[in-house]
Amino acid sequence: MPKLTQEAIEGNKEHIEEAAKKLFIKHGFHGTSMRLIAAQADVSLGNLYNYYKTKEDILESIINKYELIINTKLKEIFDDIEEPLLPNNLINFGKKVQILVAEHYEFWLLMYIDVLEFENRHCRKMFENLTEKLNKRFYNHFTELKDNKDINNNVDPAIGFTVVYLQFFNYFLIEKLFGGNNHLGINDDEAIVKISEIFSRAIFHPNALEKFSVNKQ
Amino acid sequence: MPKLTQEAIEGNKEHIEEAAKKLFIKHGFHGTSMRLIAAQADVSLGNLYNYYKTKEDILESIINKYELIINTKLKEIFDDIEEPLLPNNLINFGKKVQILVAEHYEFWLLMYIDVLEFENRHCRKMFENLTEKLNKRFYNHFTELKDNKDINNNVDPAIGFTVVYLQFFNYFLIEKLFGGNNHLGINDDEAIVKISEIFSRAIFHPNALEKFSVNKQ
DNA sequence: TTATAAAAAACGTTCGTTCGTTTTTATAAC
DNA sequence: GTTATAAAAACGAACGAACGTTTTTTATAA
Repeated sequence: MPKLTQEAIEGNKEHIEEAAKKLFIKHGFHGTSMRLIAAQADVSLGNLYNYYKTKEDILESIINKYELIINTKLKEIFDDIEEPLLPNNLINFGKKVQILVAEHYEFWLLMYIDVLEFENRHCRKMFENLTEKLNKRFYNHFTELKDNKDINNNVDPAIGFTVVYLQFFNYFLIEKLFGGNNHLGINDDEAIVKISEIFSRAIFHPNALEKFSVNKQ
Repeated sequence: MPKLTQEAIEGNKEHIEEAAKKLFIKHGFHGTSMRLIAAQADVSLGNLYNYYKTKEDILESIINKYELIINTKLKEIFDDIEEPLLPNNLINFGKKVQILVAEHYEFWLLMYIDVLEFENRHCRKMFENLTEKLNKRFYNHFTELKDNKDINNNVDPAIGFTVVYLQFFNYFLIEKLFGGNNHLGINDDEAIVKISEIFSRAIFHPNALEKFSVNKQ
């Protein structure tokens, strides 16, 4: 048989990893056997080792690729919103986090595997210097708000945005993976609005809030 | 050999579960073998089955006991603070969450195991109707604030407190388990203050904030 | 002596991985 | 246009080790 093209190899790996991912997030790393992966991917047990040296290699490849996807999605979200702190944009941002978590909650399950089995070795860079990174991305937005004295005393917009960013993720992860079941006592859409309102009040000076008020929408 | 007293049995189980917990949070459920647990607890493999029917029974017992501990600790924290939303009390509350996570981060690792392997069956009740529960506990405090018109328009104090409560936990879990490494760009003590300030601004009317201002401390 | 705890041995499975074999197919030879 | 070749891919039996659990044996103390 002639050598497979690089694309064919990638395609086959994609197929295997799709199957393995399903099993890993259902049974954990050690709870998933190579035989199960092979069966789920409709591939022979031995052939798996033509593509991966070890079982851990499969998990690593899955996590690395998924991290790329998530980072791309996050970049897309951030590219779409130039001034995320504005109240209406905050709501839109929340909705996008909602969609991201709904479509890719599996990534966070993989992250919990990573936390449990590898001390979050693969995913920890997502949290390092988070505020600094967000500050760089929205530097113009944040400094403009500060220069205009729109921001409350003692509140750093970069920290404020990091906090609301993490809050949205945390909210939807609790709902999706931890059995929250409308844990705030309101539905998701209302929760997005409520959380946005809370942080708008937190970040903006009352006068600025007037300026950005909802009827501007 | 005479029958063990109930206390002796409980003591032995405590000893075994202490060992098993260490291993579960390090290698996950399926990554931990009964032989390893026996060795770690300095007990024979067969003897484990005099105390537990299955391996899963050990995990269940650990989680159930730990959940009791955490709920007790949370109750203690809430018993200590009658008016948690007041800015200074919010900081104190943050410090207590900091200590709780530092001393019992293992519980959240067990929760991630529960999420991955059992759909959070054991721990999900911690998140159900969270706002409602907090609202009941601090009903007097919240209604007093509302009656005094200390609260910002559209902000529900129960939801606000739930959000800051989750925010503190999320912050310290990211730091402890996810490799955050001062992810807000400031140290833990500063983070507590910053998060408290953010939520004080969010929840309280500016006039009320004056009333509760820091020089009251 | 006797009931029971603890230890040890054994059971049948399943694990991750290896490896010899078979199947496949682009290409060279006719 | 058919066939032979050869390299690569896919397969699946087999390996030794380890798994969770059961059964048997030994030690202990009233």
